[in-house]
Amino acid sequence: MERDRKTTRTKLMDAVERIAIRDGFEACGVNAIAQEAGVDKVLIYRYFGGVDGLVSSVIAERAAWPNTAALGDGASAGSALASALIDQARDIRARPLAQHAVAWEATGHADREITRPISQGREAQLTALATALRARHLLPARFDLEAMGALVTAGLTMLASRTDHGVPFFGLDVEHDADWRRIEKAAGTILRALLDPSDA
Amino acid sequence: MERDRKTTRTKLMDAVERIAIRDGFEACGVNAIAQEAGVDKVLIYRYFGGVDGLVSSVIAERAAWPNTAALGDGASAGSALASALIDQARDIRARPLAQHAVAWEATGHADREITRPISQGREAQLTALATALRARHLLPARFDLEAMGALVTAGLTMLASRTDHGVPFFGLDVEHDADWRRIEKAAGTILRALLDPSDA
DNA sequence: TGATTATGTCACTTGACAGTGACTATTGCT
DNA sequence: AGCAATAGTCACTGTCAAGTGACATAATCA
Repeated sequence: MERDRKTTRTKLMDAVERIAIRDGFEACGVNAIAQEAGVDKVLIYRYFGGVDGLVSSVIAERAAWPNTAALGDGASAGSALASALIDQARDIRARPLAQHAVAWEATGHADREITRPISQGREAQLTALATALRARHLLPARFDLEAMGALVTAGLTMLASRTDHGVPFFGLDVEHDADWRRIEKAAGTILRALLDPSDA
Repeated sequence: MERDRKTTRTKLMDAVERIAIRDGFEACGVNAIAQEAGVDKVLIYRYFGGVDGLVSSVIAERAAWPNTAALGDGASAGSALASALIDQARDIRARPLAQHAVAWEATGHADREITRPISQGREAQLTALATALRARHLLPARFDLEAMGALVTAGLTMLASRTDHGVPFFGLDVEHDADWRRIEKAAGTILRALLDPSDA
């Protein structure tokens, strides 16, 4: 048995990840984590100051909001924004840990401090997107980018975080790629229809 | 102190409601509920068979998915669907308990049996809406009603359940009526733009 | 080699928790 | 009044939880 702080830290973070994916972040207690990691719980206190610190690290390092570059340039405003938002959602959908983190943040029962990488990352990413979009494209008058972006992003992320959920939403089971593609397509249609000059 | 089964049942359900609103449904344990209700915990077992039964009753009777009649007739397909979906979301937004229930269902960590009134109500309502819409209106070809409806509904409900959440979403704080109205408007714009013949 | 520090183990306290059995008091009916 | 069913109280068990102090073992460096 190797004695290495780094290895132990990783074991603990891996354990949190597994538990969070399996049972949710609410289920991450000291004892459960220690057992899952095969490590003494006192090390959680020593290396992370407690469960909060550990979970915090896991979220910050492994479940932060996707940072998918920026706007795809060249295309129209609608398709640029669409592809950016879809990329984010696709990234969340692909990472179970991120799904759980997003859902957890959404409940509002998580410690704000701990889920900050989620909410703050989301805000940073979206406002950056908005700025870039406004810099490169002339948006239609009376188009409420924030409201529209919030609605589409909320829809996409809520649905993305329902992967492996087992309960359908309007008959769609986002677990299936085919159904998810329909959602992506709907988002694209919406943004292009409202953002791109229809009389082009 | 009055001895009445009905009164006690109500006290218990009220207690669950208060705890769920304050700390979430995950925080509803026998002891917490009994203390909050000012009632002995054994009565939870007697009258509801346990916490699950109690919480189940609360969700079924007080937090089910909104059953807001049906399509407003007369108007166009887009505005009919929009007003129906917005009514649902508005109803959720107005009832803190429903917000928490919806968010809880979305995490996927709740017992499926218990949150069934949410998911099943949602499915029933949405499919009824779809049927009614298709019966009364001719939808545009290649318009994916399910995907579009799922996306908009998911967005609306996720945002609606963020009331009293304290963390903004794309800069919008849905707690403020003004911001919420922008969301509603965005949903309406989307559905009308894609569902109503633009060349009318 | 010996001393120091880092790493990991163990045992324990304290409290919260779910659940149950035995009891008392009240109500309602005859 | 007397009896049975209902409503509510109390005390208790065993389990799991967080957190801590004392100890043992390995690595590092003088």
